[in-house]
Parts: sequence; structure tokens; C-alpha cells
Amino acid sequence: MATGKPATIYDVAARAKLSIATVSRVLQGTGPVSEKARARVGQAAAELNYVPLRAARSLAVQRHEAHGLVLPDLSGPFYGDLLMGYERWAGEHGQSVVLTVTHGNADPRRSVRDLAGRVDGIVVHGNAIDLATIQELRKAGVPLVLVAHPPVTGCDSVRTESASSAEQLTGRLLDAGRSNLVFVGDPASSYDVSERYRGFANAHESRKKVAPEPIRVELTEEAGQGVAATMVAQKRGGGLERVDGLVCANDELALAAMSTLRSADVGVPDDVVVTGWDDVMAARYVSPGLSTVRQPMAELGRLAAQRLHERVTGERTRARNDVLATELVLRDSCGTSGAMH
Amino acid sequence: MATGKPATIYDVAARAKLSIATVSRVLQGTGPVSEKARARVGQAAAELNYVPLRAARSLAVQRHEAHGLVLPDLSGPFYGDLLMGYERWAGEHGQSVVLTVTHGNADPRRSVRDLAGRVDGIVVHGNAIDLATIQELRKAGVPLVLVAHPPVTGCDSVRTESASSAEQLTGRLLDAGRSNLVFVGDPASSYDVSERYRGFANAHESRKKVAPEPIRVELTEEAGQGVAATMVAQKRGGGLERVDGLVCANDELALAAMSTLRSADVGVPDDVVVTGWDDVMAARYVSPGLSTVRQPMAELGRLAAQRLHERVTGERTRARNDVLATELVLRDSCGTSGAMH
DNA sequence: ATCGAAACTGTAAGCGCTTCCACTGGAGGT
DNA sequence: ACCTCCAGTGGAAGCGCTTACAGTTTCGAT
Repeated sequence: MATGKPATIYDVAARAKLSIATVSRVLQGTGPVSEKARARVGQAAAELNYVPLRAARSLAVQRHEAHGLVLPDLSGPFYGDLLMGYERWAGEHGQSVVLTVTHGNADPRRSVRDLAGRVDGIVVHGNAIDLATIQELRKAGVPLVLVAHPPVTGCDSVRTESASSAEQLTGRLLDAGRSNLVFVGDPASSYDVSERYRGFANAHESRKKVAPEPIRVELTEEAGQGVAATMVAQKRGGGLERVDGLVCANDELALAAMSTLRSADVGVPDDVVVTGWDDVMAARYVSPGLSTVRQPMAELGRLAAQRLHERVTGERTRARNDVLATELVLRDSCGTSGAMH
Repeated sequence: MATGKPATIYDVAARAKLSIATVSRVLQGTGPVSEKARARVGQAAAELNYVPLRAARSLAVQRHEAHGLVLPDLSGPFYGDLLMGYERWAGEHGQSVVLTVTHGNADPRRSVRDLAGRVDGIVVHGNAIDLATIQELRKAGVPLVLVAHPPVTGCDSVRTESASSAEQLTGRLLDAGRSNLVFVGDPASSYDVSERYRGFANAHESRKKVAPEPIRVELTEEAGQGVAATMVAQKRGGGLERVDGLVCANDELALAAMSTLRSADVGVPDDVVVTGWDDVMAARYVSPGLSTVRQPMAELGRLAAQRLHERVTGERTRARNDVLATELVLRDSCGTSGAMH
């Protein structure tokens, strides 16, 4: 039981009185092997507590059987679900998942290159690294799948639908009589957010209205609180800001804004309607319930894994760009919940 | 630019008109190398878009420079934060993170063994795999760090303090006059939960009271809703159940219970106080705010990574068992928020 | 019995990298 | 001028595994 050096395939072979070739065949289930050999190897491996060294196998088979996943961040339930969907699919298909988080990473470029050396392909979330790095990986011949990123020639991409849900949501508010909506969140912060703003703008245009400029803030609770506080101050000051609705780029913004408004006695949804994006848990526990848009994150992860695998195995060579449908979740914060349509 | 086979160190050496030994030295920054060589290698590598194959390096240096992380699940913000703290530390110390999720995994044992073949050591969350598998890994000589798991001989462990915070929280409720508290959540579901119940029980004992049996349910929103619904029904039926407080094993349970109670016109905190655990985002947006206990998850992850690394490098051989302090977060749902003490 | 094929097993050549060792040539000391 | 020393470099031996290829049995068919 004393553990010196970990056992190698040679140790197993010696103990089973067979060649390493046969041991390998037994362990991988390849090639013809007698029952006797199978049994002997099994026992020897168990006795020695043998764990094959993957690096050696990777080197020999020229394959890592691993995927790289590059995410910007992991806060919120959000990326967790994505990751879970991913890991699940990968696990079921014998692929390990090597994770790299770029937010707060001193040298994301280096990290990602390093990652490229230990996996067969990489899935990159759009917010995680810049286009230059992506191109560099492409040139190095790394199979690549982009998540929530505008399509790049030669790369697959998967994302959730944004513009049309945003348009739908915004249209609904406009049609319910809200005429001074504003979009909260910086469209430049990510492709998804820019799409959401685009939908917001489209809804206005198709109704012959001019969409106001977005309020360019980060997608954080602090920002949401700040925006709401400013609104309150302007109202108090008798300013002419007659904003009657906040279409927020995510739930954090929306929740913080809503909470700030209400504690300043601004009625939600009566005075101001508020909507978010993501449908985090809090969205259904606050009152009024937060109207939001649900994205199939786990499914997105699953699909990304699958697309990458197809690329890695060469099963498919033409690039694909998938878009998953989202779901409007209407609750009381938008004032029209079940009411219309 | 046409990408045939990816470039190897031989290609770089040929292009730089140097030996692979020198190329390796340049790339790793080891050994003496002339400026000229350094420059030539740099250029050749860039031109060829060379990415070193980590498997080959791992094989040669007998080190993967990677950590395995085994988690039961990834739902909730919870494990996300843990993972983030972990990845952060690991990244800063040049270690990759290979993730394995066991919940819903067909053969966790196999997955974990496989994982063991590609990393230098593994961090396991207590709820992820059974003790037998852990022991097996130990025998195979894999450095191991346990998270939220009772100490195991020869393994390091890190966890957050549970019993005494639970005792404190419970004591507070008891001292505020609540006399029929119940603990919601199955202590058998994890070490942490068993500790929380232990604290709950201790608080009773030190006040010469008998702690009631816990309500053994899963730690889910559905269960929380179920428990609350049962309470409501019993009250309506005139049953003698005079429960005046729910000490829930996590926030999901607590939030669901609280929401269900209130929609049945049971006052929280007036009729029943409710507390949770984890301090999820929703806890501070619901009203009344949910009293809960905050755990330093990112810090826990960071520490786990560090402990594992110490083990892997041999920098430390004695096992350590760390316990991180938690923080009571008192909000209105427990009725005594800022009031006393 | 004899032969051929099928079933099994072993030998050995890599996979791409690190690193020990030996070697070279030029700088510095005598 | 000689020797020493060392910065700089290359040769070559692995690291542990897979797999083509060749060798050895074992059998059923002739």
C-alpha cells in the first residue's frame, strides 16, 4: 500500500505477466484479447491502483480528449448554468473540460494560448477575450466555437436570440401606453446587450418613435441603483424627465433600480415599469415580480460543446451559427403581465 | 498561413537554425541562451504560430501543472463563486483547472479516476463523491483536498464554519422569545447541513430545551414550498403545531417557504420567523429581507487551491484542516434584525 | 497428420518535449 | 603563449502510452 512512484503500464504488465501492448489493449478495449489476459490485467491494475497517465496517451494518440472553455466571469447563476450544460455534454462524450476565466486575469492572452496546448478545441464566450486573440487562435489551427459573439469567418458560433425578444418586450410596453422608456446598460459592453438595445430601438422605429440613447452604465447592481437615484433626484427637482419605464440590460440592474425606486416612493409598475434580462432567482421573489427574458443557458452550453466536438472530430467542416430562442417572462413589474395580447 | 499539422518544437528549431534544446530553453526561460538565439526563436515561433503541446511537456517534466476540481453541481451562485476563487488562484500560479461535475454523471467514479490521470492533485467537494472513491484516490497517491467534508486522515480539508453560526442564529431567535423553532433540511444531505443542525440543537440544549427533529427534506425551493404549505394546512386545520420559526438549511428553502407563508397570510416575521443560509442575491431583495449566513465562497475556493498546491509541490506534508469564519446577516425576516444586542 | 486462417500476444517505433551531458570557442588569468 | 573556466549550444535519452507489424498459438478443415 506504500505509494512510491505511481504505477505505470509497465508495472501492470509485469505483474500480469503480459506485455504492455496487451495491457493497453485490455484497458482501452481495443483489439482481441483473451479472457484470461483481461482478468489478469484487471486484477493487476486494481492491486497496483493503476491510473493511466493521460499525458502519455494524449501524446500517443495525438488527441487530448479535452475541451477548453474560456469565460469572462462566473458570478451570477448565469455562467454556472452555461458551464453545467457544457460539462454535462462533454462528460457524456468523454471529454474533460479545462476552464479559464479571463476577468481579473493578468494575461488572458497567455492563458488562452496555454490552454490551446492542452485541449483539442476551445469554446470562447464573447466577453472573455478580444477579437485579435480569437484570430490568433484560428491561425494556430485551434477549433473554435464562439458563444454570444458575432459570427467570425471560419468559427462556429452559438448565442441566444436577443433583438427580437427585446423588440417584443419593448413593443409591449409602448403599446401599453408607456412613451418615455429608456434602455439601461451599455450596448458596447457585449454583443448581447447591443442586440438588446437594437431590439429596443426597433420597437420604437416600427412605431414611428425615436428611441432615446441608452444610459451607458455597467451591468451591475450599483449602476442600477445609481440610475434610479438619478431619476428620483430629477423628479424631485421638478426636472422634465418623465421617464415611465426602464428596460434594463440585465436583472441585476433591474432589481437594484426597482428597489431604489420603490424605497423613494416611486411606484413600480404604476409610475415606472421595469424589465430585466436573465430571469435570475430573485426576479420571481421580489414584489412586484420582475419581468424579464429567460435564456436557455444550459442548453447553450450543451450546444457549444456539441458544436466544438463536431469540429474537433472533423465530423463537420462548414461553420454553423446557431441562435437559441429566448422566452419572455412577464411579471407585475411591467404592468401588463398577463393583461394584454 | 495554411495550417497543415500544427508546428512542433522541431519546426521552430529548424526555422531558427538552432537545436530543439535551445528552443526549449528559450521558451521556458531556463538555462543560458544568447540574445541572438532568443530573438531568432521568438521570431520563428511567432511566424509558425507555435503552441507547445502540453501533453509532451507534462510527460517530460512529470507534472501536469493542472488541478482537478470535482463539484457536485453548479446551480446557484454558490459553486460559481467557489469556482471563481479557485480558478483565480490557480491561474495566478500557472495551474490549469480541469472541472468535473458529478451530479447527473453516469459514472462519477470513472470520471474522477480519469481526472486523476490528467492533473497533479484534486480538490473534491464533499457532496460530490463518496468516501470510498476518496479513499481510492488517496491510495493511488493523488494529492487531495476536501471541501466541506469532515476531515479524512492524510487529506487536507477546508470548510466554512457552520455549527457555531447556526447556534448563534438559533440562540438569537430563542432569546427573542421564539420557542417552537424547527430546522428545515436534511442533515444527512451534507456535512455542512449536519453541522448547521448541530448548532441548532446546541442552541436549544444550552437553554435547557429539547431541539425538535429536523424536517428532513431536500434543499430545494419545491421542498421549502412544501414545508410551508404543510404548516399552513395544519394551522388551518386547528392542529396544535405552534411553529413560530423556520431555520432553513439554505436560502432556496427559506425563500420559497417565506413566499408561500406570506401568500397564505401568515406573517413573517410576526407569526413565523424565517432564516436561510448562503446569502444569495434574492435574500436582500425580498421583503422582508431574509436573514441568513454568508459564507466566503471565493475565499474558500482560493484556499483550497492553495492548499492543494502546497501538497503537490511538497512544500507541506502535514495535513491541514482549515475552517473559515462565516457572517450572520440579519434582516427583517428574523424579527430581531438590528434590534437586540 | 497437415495446412491455413483466426485468435492472440509481443516487439519496437514513435508522439513532442525536457534535460543531462558533452562539446565548442572565446575571455580572462598566469 | 598556455591553461582554465564558463556561456552557449547540440546530441540523445527518456517520460508512459498506442499501435503497426510480426510472431506464436490454436483449431477446424482437409
